[in-house]
Amino acid sequence: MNLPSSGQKSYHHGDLKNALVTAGIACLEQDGLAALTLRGIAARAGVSHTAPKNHFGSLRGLLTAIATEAWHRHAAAMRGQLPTDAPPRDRLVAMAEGYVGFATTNPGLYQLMLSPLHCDLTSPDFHSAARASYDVLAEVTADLIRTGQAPFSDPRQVETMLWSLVHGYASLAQSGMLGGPPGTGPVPVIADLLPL
Amino acid sequence: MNLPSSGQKSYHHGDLKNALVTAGIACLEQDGLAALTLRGIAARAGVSHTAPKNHFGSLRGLLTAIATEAWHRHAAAMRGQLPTDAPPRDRLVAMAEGYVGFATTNPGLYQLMLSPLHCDLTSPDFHSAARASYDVLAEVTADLIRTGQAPFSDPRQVETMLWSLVHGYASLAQSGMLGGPPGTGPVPVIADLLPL
DNA sequence: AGCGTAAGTTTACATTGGTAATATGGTGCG
DNA sequence: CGCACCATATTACCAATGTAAACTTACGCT
Repeated sequence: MNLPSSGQKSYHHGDLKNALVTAGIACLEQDGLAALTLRGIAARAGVSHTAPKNHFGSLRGLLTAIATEAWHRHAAAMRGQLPTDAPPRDRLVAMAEGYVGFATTNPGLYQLMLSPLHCDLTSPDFHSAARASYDVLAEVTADLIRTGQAPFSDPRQVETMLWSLVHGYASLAQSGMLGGPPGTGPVPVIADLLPL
Repeated sequence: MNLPSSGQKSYHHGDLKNALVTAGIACLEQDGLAALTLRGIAARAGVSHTAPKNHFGSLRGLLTAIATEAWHRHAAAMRGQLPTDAPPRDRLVAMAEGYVGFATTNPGLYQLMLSPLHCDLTSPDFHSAARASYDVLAEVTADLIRTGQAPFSDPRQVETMLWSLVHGYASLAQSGMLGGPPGTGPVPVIADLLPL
C-alpha cells in the first residue's frame, strides 16, 4: 500500500491521484472552468473517464482536490512576496498584492477555489488549506494592530475587512466589473485602496 | 407585433419571454444555481425545452436575462433602504446593508449575476443594469467626498474600495468563508467594517 | 380570404457524469 | 514458487443536458 515515491510508473499508473490534479489544472489554465469535465481531465491524464472515481469519488471530489491545491499555491504566492522584517504596512501591501496577483495570474484557479458550485467547501483538506491562507492575513493584521496602525482595534474586524476588500477587489477585477463606467481613467491598484 | 399587455393568453403563449425569466427565478430560488437548466425552466413555464431559443438564443442568453433582472432588483433593494435626507455616513451604511441584505436574501440571484460562467457580462442590457447599481454607490460616495468624510479624495478610489469591500463581504458571507476559524465569536456586521 | 412569418413542437444527436460488470495486475500469504 | 485477493482501471450502458433541423400552428397584414 506504500505509494511509489516518484514518477516511476509502477503499478497501474503510478500515482494517478496527483496526475489527475495536475491534468485538471492544465485543462483549467488552458480553457477555463468550462473545461473541467471528468472525461476531459481523465483523457489528459491518459486514463478512462471512470478512473478518477477510485481516488475522488466524483467530479466534485476531483475539483475539490484541485481547489485545495489552488489554496496552497495561493498561500505560497502571498508568503513569497511577504518581507519578514519590514514595517507592518509594507507587509500588508505585499500581502494584498500577492493575493490580487495570484487571482489575476491564475483566474481559473481563483474562480474554482471559491465556487461552492464546483467544490465541497466543507471538505477537511480544503478547509485547512483555505485556513492557511487566512492565517497569512491574520498574521499581518496582528502586526498592524500591535503597532496601532489598524483602523479597528478588534482583530476579527480588521481581518474580515481586509479579507473582504482584497477578495472583492480580486473578484471584481476578474469579472471586468471594476473601475465603474468604462473609459473613465485607470482602475485604482489595490495598494491605494487599503485604509492605513 | 404588439405585445399582449397582460396575462391574456393570446398568441401561442402570451409573452413567453417574461414568463421564462420568472420561471427561471423560481427555479433558482427553489433549488439553486444547479436547477437552471433549459429543460427545467421551460417545463416550469409550460413549454417545450426548445422554445426559449426563439427569445434568448441559448441557455446563456436566458440566464443573462435573469441576471439582468437580478441587477434591477439589487439596485431597488439598495435604493429602498436609502434615506434621502440623512447624513452621508448613514446613507452609506444603509446602502451597504441593502447590498449585503440582497445577497443574503437572494443567494441564487446574487451568485448568478456575478458569474461569467453563466452570464454574458458584455450584454448591453446586463451592463446597463449593473451600471445602475454602481450609480447608487457612486451617489453615496459623492456625498461622502463632499462632506469630507471619505478616506480618499479621489472618487474612483473610494468607489472601488467600497464596491470591493461590500461585494467581497457579501460573497464570502455567502460562501460561509467569513469569520475566520469557526466558533471564534460572531461574524462582524458590514456596518462595522466601513472605514468612516 | 389567403399568404408570410413569428412562435412552438417534435425529433434527432453529441456530450456529459454516474453506475455496474468485467478485466488487469501487484501484493502477500501459503 | 504459486495462488488467492484486492486495489486499480476499462468497457458498456444509462439518464440528463444543450443545440440544431424539420415540421406545425396561428397571428397579422394586404
